[in-house]
Amino acid sequence: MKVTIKDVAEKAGVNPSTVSRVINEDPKLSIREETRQRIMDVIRELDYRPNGIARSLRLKSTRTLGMIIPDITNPFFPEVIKGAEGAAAERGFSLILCNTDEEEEKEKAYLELLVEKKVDGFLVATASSYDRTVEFLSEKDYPFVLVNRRSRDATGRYVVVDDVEGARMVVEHLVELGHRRIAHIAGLLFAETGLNRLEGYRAALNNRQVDFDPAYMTEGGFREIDGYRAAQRLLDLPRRPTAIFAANDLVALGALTAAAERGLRVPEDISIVGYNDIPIAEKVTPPLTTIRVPLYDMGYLAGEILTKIILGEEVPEDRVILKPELVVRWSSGQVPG
Amino acid sequence: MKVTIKDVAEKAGVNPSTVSRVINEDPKLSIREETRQRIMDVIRELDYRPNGIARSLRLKSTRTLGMIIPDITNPFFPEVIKGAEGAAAERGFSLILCNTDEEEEKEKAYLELLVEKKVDGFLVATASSYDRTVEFLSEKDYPFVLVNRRSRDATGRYVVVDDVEGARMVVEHLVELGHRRIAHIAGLLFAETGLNRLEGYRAALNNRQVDFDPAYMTEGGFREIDGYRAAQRLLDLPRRPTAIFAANDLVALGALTAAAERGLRVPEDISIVGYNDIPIAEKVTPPLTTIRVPLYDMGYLAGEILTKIILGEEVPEDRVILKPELVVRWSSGQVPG
DNA sequence: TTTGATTGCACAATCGTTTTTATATATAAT
DNA sequence: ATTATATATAAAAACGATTGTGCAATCAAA
Repeated sequence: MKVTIKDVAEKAGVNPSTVSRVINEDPKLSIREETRQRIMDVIRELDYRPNGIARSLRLKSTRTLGMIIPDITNPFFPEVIKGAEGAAAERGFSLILCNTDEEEEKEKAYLELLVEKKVDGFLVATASSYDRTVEFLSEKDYPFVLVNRRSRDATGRYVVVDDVEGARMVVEHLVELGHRRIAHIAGLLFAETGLNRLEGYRAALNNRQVDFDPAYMTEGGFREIDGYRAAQRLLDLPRRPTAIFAANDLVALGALTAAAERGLRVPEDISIVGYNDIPIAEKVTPPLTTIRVPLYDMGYLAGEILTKIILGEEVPEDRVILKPELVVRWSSGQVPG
Repeated sequence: MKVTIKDVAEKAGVNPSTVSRVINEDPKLSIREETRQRIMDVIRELDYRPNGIARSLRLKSTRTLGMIIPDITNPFFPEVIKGAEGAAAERGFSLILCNTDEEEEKEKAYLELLVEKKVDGFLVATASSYDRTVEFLSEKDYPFVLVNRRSRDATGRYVVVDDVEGARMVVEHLVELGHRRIAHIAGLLFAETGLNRLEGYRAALNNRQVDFDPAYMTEGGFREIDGYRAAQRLLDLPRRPTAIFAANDLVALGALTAAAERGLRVPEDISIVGYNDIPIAEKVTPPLTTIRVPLYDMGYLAGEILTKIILGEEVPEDRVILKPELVVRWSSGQVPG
């Protein structure tokens, strides 16, 4: 017994088109105040709500954004999502969220789904899948913006944080504390973020005239276990590093565990720093020195840019590089001895 | 230049209806294999994808579920969401997620939105809003299932965990360790979970012949700051409790901070236990003794029930009460002295 | 009183599907 | 050869909105 615009029209004794114009406040509609009231009353009386599907079909616009993220349980993303949602909501858009679990296949499937569902634009926060997604979207000319990553050729729109700058900051902080033997547990080096942090690490060493020692550089991954394993190797080196810069906080946590297993105190015996400032970073013992990235802002800006594009508004900046911030806590200290 | 079913039909030299039937594998369609192939070829050639909106309009079904949650940054929810998404995906449904930030107004707005978007059913994981949501949904006869809560009158479908049992378990665990002065930082008492945990707490005391002391019972909330404030009051009591049962892990974290500020060691000076076993619980120092609830399962079951209802399948159990599990870590210890 | 403009609303086409009903051809049965 | 039955496809009517255009009625100006 769904009530349609026709029912309203009938009961109000007008034509459906008139009801539609009243609802949408068509500026070029001239209508008697009395009729308008009558229509509004009937709408309330019947508790009429327009059918968004029919509306979308006619308007060729769903006022919906599709957002693709790798893993909703990674504490990095919820804040980003909130930001995107906030920006979307401000312009009357809603968000449909797709979790790929880092599986390329799922990503592809979701992409198809979103296309079928006719979302007006895409927010892409996954980085793993060899740019197939980006390729697909540009090819079809669907509006999209990349979140926390760029495309391989750096075309298109994106909102990222300046990872080389962040890495540089935290590593220079270590140098200032007197460290010279600073190791780096790199993330995946085919991910842009991994590469950039490595670059920032090398830049910092270079800036401060500290020699780069390949033995102190180890490729890991972005998970806790990756940090644990890599730290084990590092800590068993004959000339042990006095500080470790981990690719992210999770990796730093793994390193913390490895250090604890060897009876090393942090930061007295060794400093360990992370990246991202996920909520857990300040909870752990010792609280992690890390780099805070503006997660909410990143999501918000991406959402803002995308909705503006869709609405045909001017977008002055569609390639945004956000500045990270150094957060000094307890896990970084003077060089021992 | 979107390609429609009409374009395909034209190019294949058939009627759109035939194309439609081929796509949907209409069983009562008899078609020459040759024609069918021709159509399929054209579909591939034009890279035709059906318009889901038009399809939904016609079919009166969007194959979409709306899920309302209070706070996506609360680590409790992502896992639940994943479960729901998994169940939905298995039956070809997708999920649109709505974050209310615990604001009743936002919840109402999202509800309207989801109705306009014609989702086929609702997953409701918010508890705060005086049942207006549930009322609305039942009144309009929209299919829905409650997640981690029940309606006031316990009608309708739901998937919850046995919170009184969980609370009982963890409190009895404390009693077994010798504690008698066990405080409880309750959650919001107009939320069912808050109420139930309080009930479990009292049941445990009662079972073990420990007197209930109103001074040890304090209403807080579900956030970390609530736990911090409540713990401050509790710890400044003349006869300090030897153990605190917090409404959830976040609250326990706040309590941990308050204890640390007073120089109290956990668990040597005071035991603190949480609820939910969110990922951070095992990372914090000391790792929290807590109650593990099957988050993924909760979401999955809710999603399964809802989609089955929608598809008209039999649902043997639409009121599920899941069993929690005690996880003993380091934050609970022998009573001091 | 006629003309012209403006107001107030209705008509009908359209969006891209699905689905019921109808029609035309081929095959089989009589 | 004729009728009955299957087979293969087409035509047309929804689904529930929006919107350009058109037609009266009202009002102002001449």
